[in-house]
Amino acid sequence: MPNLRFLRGYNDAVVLGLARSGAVTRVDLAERSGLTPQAVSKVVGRLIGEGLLVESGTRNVGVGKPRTLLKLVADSRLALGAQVERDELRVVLTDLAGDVLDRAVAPLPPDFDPPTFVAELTRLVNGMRDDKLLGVGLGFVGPLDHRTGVIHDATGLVKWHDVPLRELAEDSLALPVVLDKDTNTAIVAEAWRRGEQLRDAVLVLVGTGLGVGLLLDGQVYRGARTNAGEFGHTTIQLDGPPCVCGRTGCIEAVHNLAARSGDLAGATSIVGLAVADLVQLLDVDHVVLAGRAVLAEPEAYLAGVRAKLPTDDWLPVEVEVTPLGDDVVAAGAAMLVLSEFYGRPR
Amino acid sequence: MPNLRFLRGYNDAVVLGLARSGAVTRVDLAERSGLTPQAVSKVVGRLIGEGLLVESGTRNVGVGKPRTLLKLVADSRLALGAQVERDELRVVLTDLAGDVLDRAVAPLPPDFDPPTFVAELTRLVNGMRDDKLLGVGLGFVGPLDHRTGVIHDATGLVKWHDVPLRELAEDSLALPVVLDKDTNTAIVAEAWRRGEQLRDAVLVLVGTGLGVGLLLDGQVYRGARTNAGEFGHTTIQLDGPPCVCGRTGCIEAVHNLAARSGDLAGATSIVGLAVADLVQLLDVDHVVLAGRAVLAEPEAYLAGVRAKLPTDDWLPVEVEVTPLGDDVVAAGAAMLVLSEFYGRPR
DNA sequence: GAAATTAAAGCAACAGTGTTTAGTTATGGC
DNA sequence: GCCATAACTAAACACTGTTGCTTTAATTTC
Repeated sequence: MPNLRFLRGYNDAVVLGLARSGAVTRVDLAERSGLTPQAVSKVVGRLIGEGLLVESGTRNVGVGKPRTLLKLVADSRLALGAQVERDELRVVLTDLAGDVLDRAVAPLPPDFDPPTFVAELTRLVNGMRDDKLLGVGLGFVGPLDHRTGVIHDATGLVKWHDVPLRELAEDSLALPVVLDKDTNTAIVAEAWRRGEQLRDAVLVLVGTGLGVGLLLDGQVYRGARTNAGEFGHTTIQLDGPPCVCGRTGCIEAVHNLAARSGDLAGATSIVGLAVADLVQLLDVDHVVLAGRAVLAEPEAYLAGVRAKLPTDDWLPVEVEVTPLGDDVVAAGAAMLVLSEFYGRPR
Repeated sequence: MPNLRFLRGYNDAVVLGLARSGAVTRVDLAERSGLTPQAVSKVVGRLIGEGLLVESGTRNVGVGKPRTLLKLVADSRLALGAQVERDELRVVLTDLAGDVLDRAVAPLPPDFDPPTFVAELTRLVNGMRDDKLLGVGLGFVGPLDHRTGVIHDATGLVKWHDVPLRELAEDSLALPVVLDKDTNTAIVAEAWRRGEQLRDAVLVLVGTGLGVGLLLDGQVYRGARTNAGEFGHTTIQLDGPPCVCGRTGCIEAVHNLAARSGDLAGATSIVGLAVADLVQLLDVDHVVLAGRAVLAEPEAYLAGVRAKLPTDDWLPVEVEVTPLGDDVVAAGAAMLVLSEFYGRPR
């Protein structure tokens, strides 16, 4: 696969990624990308030609010709992303910068089947069509196969076994479609928006279940079969309370038991302990919290997690609640589309 | 960084990696690498020129000109690797195929200091010098920094704080030196030897401590600060037995308690449970067991782990004990050197 | 057993990457 | 107003993998 086209795509993506984090100059880009100034000029020329960047004034840094500022043309490309939950479908429109421009939410009937879902998705998408649209991303509950776009056996949805959802959606929408686990699209959202700052991070999604999205060495890690991130069923209490999964003492079971009995401190403390273990295992330096439970009590979860993290000053870990709120999963699905077109090729 | 040199290095490494797994033909290489036959011819030509490959006969596959077999010249390049433990230094010589050609073991005095260690290392290395030697790899207990080559604060070694070991060793040995955590060198050994077969794997090292080496998407994952793989201090039993780390109910504490009281089944079952959780979290399809405890009772640990793994037939996980035995860490350190020269650039 | 067919591998010309070299342009300082 | 400085770029370049065609060596066919 690695050939000249790959190389160009890669460097274009590097430069575009740096430009995404704000106004930059060619000199900045050269320093931060490791490319020579001449190479940067060529890449920038290409990107300007495609309408992805524009020159926007100059910045003076002492004697000599001032540096030309470059700005991302955020609205030059758009993407749609959808989050699919048991009872609700959320569709979000984002621009190239990863900012949410529009959203639509619709209820889904109990135990909806694939045709019903595709029809509803098509309805919402048609309400947000745009010439600049690159495609549609879908953030679904797993297990599913990201590469083939097949839902394997969605947890909690009885009518979803081995459904080739990407194909079905592409046929109905006449747009490129990508499918991924909700936790993965959520971490994509954070990674796309924060760029180079975020290389090793976990996104913890606390809802009815407990999943994580993993960003490792700057890449979303999906595992051998798109099944990575099943965090909720890690044992944290030998002989603990029974879990829906059939085992006992899973993080999810212990957490939900505390949460349902109104013990918020206990619930956040369990999540904190589990996240601290995860941070220790993976040595990530960023933790992002998301999901309905977290957004209902953001301060409590933040405190619960921070309290348990190691305090070594050479291993600082930054913890935050996702700034995208309820939109993370859907917005991340849209950014997954953007990254297919303008992210680093793999 | 990505430029033409990178591209060449990458494709050379891909081809060399495929050739490492046995005799191949140019046609095989083209199919399995995705490169065009012409590109493969050029790459193979380069590698033959460097003495890394040789043609070795032909294989007939029907009509037409027979395919030319290509073989790795395993002994064209060599590397040394060392494993450093509290009481012992082990140095191993490996060839390009990752096979162990020679080894030397020497005791280390209690609480040895860096100069003592470097002197002993130099003595053993000098006994195994060779013109084809590319460098020396060191597998050490963490925490340490792989990139700078500095031992941060080796667990159990009181005289090792912020020691620039790579520099010290390079000065003394006059050879390139790389430093990494023992768990990381161990997984490098498995990855180098099994090539493309192994993309997502964990190596579990069970000794006095319990660490894991992570191979994710075909790359060794070290974390933001070379500290990934601290698996032993994951909580598995809320309010469990106290651990040396100051917390309670760590996998390591529970395991060691069982092991010391002679409860082998209990010990292996805890490791099995913990590994199953890890497999679920990371969706790896290979688990390799290693370390003194495992090698003392290989069948028991294999059974203990296999018993706890999920049985879904679409998520098969292969479990095995490392075929390299006590040499894994040292041999992996040597292969880390090989991969610096002939592995995929990052 | 000679000619035709098939498939591997190599040669030569090529398109396109980032790099090197040598300018050109725009600013601040004197 | 001139000069030094720094940003930027045009042209030539080295080297990548690709394309199109030829050579080589085997099997198949008549």
